[in-house]
Amino acid sequence: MTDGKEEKSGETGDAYVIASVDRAAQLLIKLAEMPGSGVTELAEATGTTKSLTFRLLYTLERRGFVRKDAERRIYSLGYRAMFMGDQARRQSPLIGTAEPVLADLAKRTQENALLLVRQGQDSVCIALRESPQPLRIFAAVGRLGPLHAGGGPKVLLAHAPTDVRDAVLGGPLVAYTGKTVVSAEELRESLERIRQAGFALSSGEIDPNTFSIAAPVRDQSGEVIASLSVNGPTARLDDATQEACRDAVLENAMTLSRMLGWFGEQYAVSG
Amino acid sequence: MTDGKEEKSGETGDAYVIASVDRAAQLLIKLAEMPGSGVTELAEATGTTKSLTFRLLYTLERRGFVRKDAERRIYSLGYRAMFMGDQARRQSPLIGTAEPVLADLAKRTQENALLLVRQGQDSVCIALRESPQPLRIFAAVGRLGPLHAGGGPKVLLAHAPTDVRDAVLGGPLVAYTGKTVVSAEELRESLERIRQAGFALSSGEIDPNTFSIAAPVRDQSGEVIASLSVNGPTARLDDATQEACRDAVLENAMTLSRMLGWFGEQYAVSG
DNA sequence: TCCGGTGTTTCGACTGTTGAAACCCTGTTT
DNA sequence: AAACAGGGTTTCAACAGTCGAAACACCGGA
Repeated sequence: MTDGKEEKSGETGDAYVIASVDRAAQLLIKLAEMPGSGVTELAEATGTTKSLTFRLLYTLERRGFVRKDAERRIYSLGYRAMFMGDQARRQSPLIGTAEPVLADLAKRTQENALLLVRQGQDSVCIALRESPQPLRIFAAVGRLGPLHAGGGPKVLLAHAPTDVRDAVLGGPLVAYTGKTVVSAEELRESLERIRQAGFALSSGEIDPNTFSIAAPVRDQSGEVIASLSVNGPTARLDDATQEACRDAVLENAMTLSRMLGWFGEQYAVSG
Repeated sequence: MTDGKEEKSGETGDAYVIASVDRAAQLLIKLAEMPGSGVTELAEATGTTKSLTFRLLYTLERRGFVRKDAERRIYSLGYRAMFMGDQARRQSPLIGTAEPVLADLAKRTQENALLLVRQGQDSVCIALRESPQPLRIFAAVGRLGPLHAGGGPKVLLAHAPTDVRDAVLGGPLVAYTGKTVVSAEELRESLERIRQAGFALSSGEIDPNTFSIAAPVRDQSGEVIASLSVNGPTARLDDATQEACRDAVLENAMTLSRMLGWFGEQYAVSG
């Protein structure tokens, strides 16, 4: 998970954040990216001192979150991290049920199928089935992205709580390409259209040669908890494909929502 | 580090531990145990205050380690915990390769097959295949246990670095049953025999009606990194079974060590 | 409307945390 | 052999950050 943003290093920003804990979290994230590092290396990577890194690692090791190699010079994630991951997966009904849906979607469309959720003001890919074709968009589970550009992200933003939407629309809208919508007003209208239509089609907003078609996934309460999408190279996006992808995404998103206990109408408008 | 299990609430014990980080780690562990809890409940469970728990959760949520329910009253593990788990698993060659070995061992012996590693002064089960029989010992991945009692744990202790062995032998040896070895001298001799024999048989040391047969697993450097064991009810432990289990454990432990790149002799004595 | 319970916020005292620098150890170079 | 280089570990005292207590806000039920 090469990151997309998260660093924001020391920036506490919001109150209530306990700096030491935040640093420990960052260290854990860095360690996941670069296993087999030593104290010095990790200290440099996180921009802190050796002593602090050493003490953080020491603390985390005692709880089993990190593991010291026998040679005692190298760290990697520990077994506790592993169990936590298992527990987290078991605690989330979403991922388990989504797996077959993603598989079907990827098979039908021959493109990458992704499941995205919102995490604060970012989107994050929590499950993924890659296209069987050799030319495909690189995607990775755990990768963070924006909320204001791309089909999947925009579906999430369209159905996010108003305070989140306002925060994103109020903040700076990064232009990844010439086609990225950077006007708050224009974006707001786009989100409204997405809510009306029940799906989003975005082309070249994040990468000039990439498209994405996405639809919302709802839980039993009707809340939009994820977006299901396909993405691929625009070169393959002729009219027939577009239609086929749209139908496949809509149907699979509906199937997934049904599995999660939602019994509402297909194009219900919310948020 | 007198503690035996993870809880030990606030007890920092050793220097170098950063208390806030340690508390965050404990909170995460508790949250994994009882997902869907609120601030107050978690505060009580971890023996801290509401304010602290709230701030810890707030910090961890910002990094995606925990997730707040939409209703904003309930917490569970977040997606970051999930990816960390995946990464941790990928970073450990042990678990992946052990899976088929455990399956074969469970099938051959018809008993629980376990893979244990040492974590500080505890043993922890990192993978497991349950017995197909209805009467079987309860076991769970992630569960911590002692090092001085039981077959798997004693194999780990027998091959642990001397400082660990001395610390455990020097500390209090909890008597789980009348058969638990609580004399340091006796235990030291037992460990020596285990190293000589290349396997451990323990009966009724942790639970009066449970036996366990275990053998060491080595990596390419020849270091003992885990113990492979079967456990079951003593009622099923007749002479024939014992022999069959011992052979199965030894052979499978050898197979696993080979898979991990070890090319030494079977009964090599180390540590 | 009041009540019991939860989650959130404020506040100042004080303690735990921090960076710097010294120290130690192991492997490599001279 | 001795000096060196590069990591990991330990110490220390200052002070920033954390903590508990208590007040506040919010919600649903009686």
